[in-house]
Amino acid sequence: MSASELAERLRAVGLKVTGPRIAILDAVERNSNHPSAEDIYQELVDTHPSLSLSTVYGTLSAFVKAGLVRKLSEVDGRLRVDGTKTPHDHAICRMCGAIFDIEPNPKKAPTSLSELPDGLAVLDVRVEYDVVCSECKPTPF
Amino acid sequence: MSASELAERLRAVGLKVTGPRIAILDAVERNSNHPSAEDIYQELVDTHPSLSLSTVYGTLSAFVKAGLVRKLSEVDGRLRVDGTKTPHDHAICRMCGAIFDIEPNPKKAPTSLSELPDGLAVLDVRVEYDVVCSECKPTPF
DNA sequence: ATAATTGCAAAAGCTTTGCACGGAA
DNA sequence: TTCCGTGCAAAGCTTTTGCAATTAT
Repeated sequence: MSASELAERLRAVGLKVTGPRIAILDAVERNSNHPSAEDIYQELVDTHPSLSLSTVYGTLSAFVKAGLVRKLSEVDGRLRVDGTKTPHDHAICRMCGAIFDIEPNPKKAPTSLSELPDGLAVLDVRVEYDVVCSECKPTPF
Repeated sequence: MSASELAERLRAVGLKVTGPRIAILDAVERNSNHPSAEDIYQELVDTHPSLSLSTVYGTLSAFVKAGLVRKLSEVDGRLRVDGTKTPHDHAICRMCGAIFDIEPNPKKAPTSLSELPDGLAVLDVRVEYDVVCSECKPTPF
C-alpha cells in the first residue's frame, strides 16, 4: 500500500498525517506476526532513526481507538496488535507465546472442545467484547 | 463452600493444601467481580495478615495452570481471574474497565454486530484459544 | 525427611506521563 | 497561527525473582 493511500486512511478517521504514523500503519499492516510495540519500533528504527518507542505506543493507541488496528490480549504482559483487514480468531500457546490465526466457524460458538489445526491442544477459550457501557456512553447533549 | 471441600478440590488437581491456597480459592470463587491479584490481596489481608501479594500472584498462576480458575485478558494492564464454574463470555468497557458477563449463543459465532444487553455498544470482539502448540507439546517419552 | 510453599525485598518489564520543540492544517 | 504530534527522560504499575524460613506430605 502506497504512502498516499496510507495517508488517505489516516485522514478518513480524522488523524493528522505524519511520517511516524504512515510508517507505523504500514508496518502493522505488512506484519502478520501480531507485533508488539517494541517489535514495530525495532523494525522501523533503522529507517526512521528519530522514532521513539513512546511515539509507537501513543500511535498504536490512537489507531486502536480509531479502529484502524485490532488489539489482542496482552500476551505474556505485552500488548499485541493485528492490522489485517479480515477479522479472525487467535490461538495463543501458553508455553512459548506463539500466536496462530484461526478461521472462525460462523455456524457455532467457539468451545474448548473445538478441533483446531496443527495439533493445537485447547486448554481454554476466551470470548471478549470490547464495548462502551451505558454509563460511559456520551449523551448527545 | 466449606474449607474441607476447598481442600478436596486442591488435592484433586494435585496441589498441596495450605492456608493461603484455601483462602485465595475461596475468595476467587465467592467474588463474581473478576478480581485482580491486588483485589484478592486486599480482601484477604485483614483476616490473613501474613499473606503477601507475591503469594497471591503465585497461587493464582498455579490455579490457572491447574484449571481451577479461568484467566481473562489483562484489563488495563491488570490480570483478572474468573472462578465461576460455568464458562461464559465477557464484555469489557474500554472507557471505565467494567466487566459484564455475557451468556454465549451456542448457535452462532460471536461478531461485533451481536446484540448485547444493557445498552452495550460493541466496538470489537476477540476470540482467543489458550493452547499448547505442537512444538511445546511434551513428547510421551 | 524431603520437597514445596511462603513472605519479604528488590528487580524487571512494559507502558504512561511531563514537557519543550517541531510540524500539520 | 494554533493546536496537535513527537521525542526524550523519568516515573508508575504490575508482575516476577531470589532467598531464607516455614510447612505439607
